[in-house]
Amino acid sequence: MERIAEGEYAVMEVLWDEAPLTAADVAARVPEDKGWSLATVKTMLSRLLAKGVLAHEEDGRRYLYRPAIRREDYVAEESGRLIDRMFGGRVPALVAQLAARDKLTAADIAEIEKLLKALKS
Amino acid sequence: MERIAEGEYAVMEVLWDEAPLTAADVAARVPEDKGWSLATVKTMLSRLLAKGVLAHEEDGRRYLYRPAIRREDYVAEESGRLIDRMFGGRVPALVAQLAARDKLTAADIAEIEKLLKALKS
DNA sequence: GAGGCAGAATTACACATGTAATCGACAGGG
DNA sequence: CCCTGTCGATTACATGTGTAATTCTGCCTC
Repeated sequence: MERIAEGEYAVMEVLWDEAPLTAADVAARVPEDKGWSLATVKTMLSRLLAKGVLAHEEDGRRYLYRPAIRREDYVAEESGRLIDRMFGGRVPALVAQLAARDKLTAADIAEIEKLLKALKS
Repeated sequence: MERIAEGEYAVMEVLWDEAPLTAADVAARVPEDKGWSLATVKTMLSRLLAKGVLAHEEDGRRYLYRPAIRREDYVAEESGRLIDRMFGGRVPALVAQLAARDKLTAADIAEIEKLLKALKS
């Protein structure tokens, strides 16, 4: 699967949330703080199409865009990549790191424990 | 903290593992499968110096390179960034994703549970 | 002391990415 | 029917990255 750049990812997020959408609709839904012009969003859409991670159907003179890959798949690949690179593929090393940095709230811990318990049954 | 590109990261890994080293030493220790020439490694070292994530001291006519940032700090930042982007900052969402993808072995689960239990005391 | 080798510094170049502007086609309003 | 706004497509341009080659400079060897 092609890599998706960070900026492009924001566009994918929009379409994973709601699809199909026109370019203008996507632009309207991209987070404000990006401050992108419509032209910029269109460029991203083209590049994502070229990468094969978006598909489009014609709707008269416009395109309707929709994701061609599943969010879960992409997220799985990216997080796997990070875990491989930074933690030697060892998930517990990641968790230990998060713990050491106080990134885990009591609620997080409880939730994760519940998840793991469910896994074992 | 400056971003470190993926290729550059491999160089940092070498120096986090052992420092200080000369450029040639670093090149010799970079994973084979990168297939980088000495020149390439030197370019990366320069860029990492410019980014301020490496430091160097002179050793006669050569440089000895050493990390200027801690591995834990960088890894924490990068994993935090990924968790924010892909999981809305929610660690349990990441764990759930890993679980759903069968990325957790029984040993992993046991280890993580032990970690979490220790956290609560 | 001249030539070559070893280091760093400088330069190179293609592709990716962020961020658009511009172009060409066409549809709808007046 | 022509103008204008709207589309996608094409082009632009700076910066980052991968991947070096080339240059400059001094030390070592013969």
